[in-house]
Amino acid sequence: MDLSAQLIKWYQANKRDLPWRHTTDPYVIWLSEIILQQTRVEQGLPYFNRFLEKYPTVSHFAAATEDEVLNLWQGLGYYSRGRNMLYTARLVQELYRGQFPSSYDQLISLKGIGEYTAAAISSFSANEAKAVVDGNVYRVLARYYGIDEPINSTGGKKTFQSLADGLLDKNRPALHNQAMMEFGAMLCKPKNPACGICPVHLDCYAFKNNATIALPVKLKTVKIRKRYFNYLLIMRGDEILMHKRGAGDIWTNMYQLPLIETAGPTELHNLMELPQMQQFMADNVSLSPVSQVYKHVLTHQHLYVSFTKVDGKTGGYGEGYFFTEVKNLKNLALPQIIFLFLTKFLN
DNA sequence: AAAGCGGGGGG
DNA sequence: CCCCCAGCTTT
Repeated sequence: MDLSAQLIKWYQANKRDLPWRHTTDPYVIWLSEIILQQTRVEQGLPYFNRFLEKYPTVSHFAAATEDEVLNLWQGLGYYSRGRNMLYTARLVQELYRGQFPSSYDQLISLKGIGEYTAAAISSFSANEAKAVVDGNVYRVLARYYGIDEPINSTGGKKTFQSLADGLLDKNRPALHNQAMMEFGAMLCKPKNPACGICPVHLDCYAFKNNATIALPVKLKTVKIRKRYFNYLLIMRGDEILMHKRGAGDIWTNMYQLPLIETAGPTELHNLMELPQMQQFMADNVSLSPVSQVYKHVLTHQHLYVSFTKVDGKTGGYGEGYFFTEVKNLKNLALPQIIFLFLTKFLN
């Protein structure tokens, strides 16, 4: 039995029962695949259920607003996925009259769908013979065949895709792809892989050479930038001043409190002296810290975030600023750090 | 080819 | 603390 057949056999006996495995509707598969990009199944599952309930078809999705989609996406991260989904849903509604495509060539041209996702949707929904290569597949193949070429190098990606293509069971591509990924996720895990119960460990390079820890190889680069976010809490009765972020930075088009970003940590008395404060402060000012400094960790940035209560002006805050009732906050897409603070502070 | 983009979980 | 997660887009 070749590797594919062995893993399929393992999969059929050990697979998890996941909702998107009960459908061949390319729209539903698409929904699940985008949500699961760089996201664990357990984390994405509740979002999948909520999105499917609210948008049962791509036509429903296409009719949504960006605020609505981002609000539903809140907390999941990589928010461009949500914005791209709306763009794609509207395109599919127009171009394909609401019939979500299932062929690799059509899928790969859509925004938010790359090689992995096009292969996944086309194989799962139409049994097209395209091999998926995700983080799980990289790991399984690197270990089994002992490949130390970096998985995130250009050459490495080609090497692993070619290998996966050759391995694909063309008679049952959907089953093959599911098996490869499930095996990587459940058994051939990044840390502490379960080699003891692995059906293919006797043929596995990494097992035989005690190299599971060293494989796969990944070039690491990530440089982390420190940023200092001083958020202002400005209330007017039961209303709160909010600001809609623009493009070109994190959290595109999401809602936050008025923000003054500084080059370093800023004490209260220094914050008061900043020229940007004139945009927000009343004449008789009073500032009071209402939180400690939170460290909010993103992949490429560490945010040091503080919240300060300010007696605001009566108006004239500028473009993008608006007062909204506190009870309306649940309808705004908030970055997690803002959501957590407001939830804590307002209750 | 490299950088940018969230948030959470596990060791 | 580190790494990884059903990756993609932009530069």
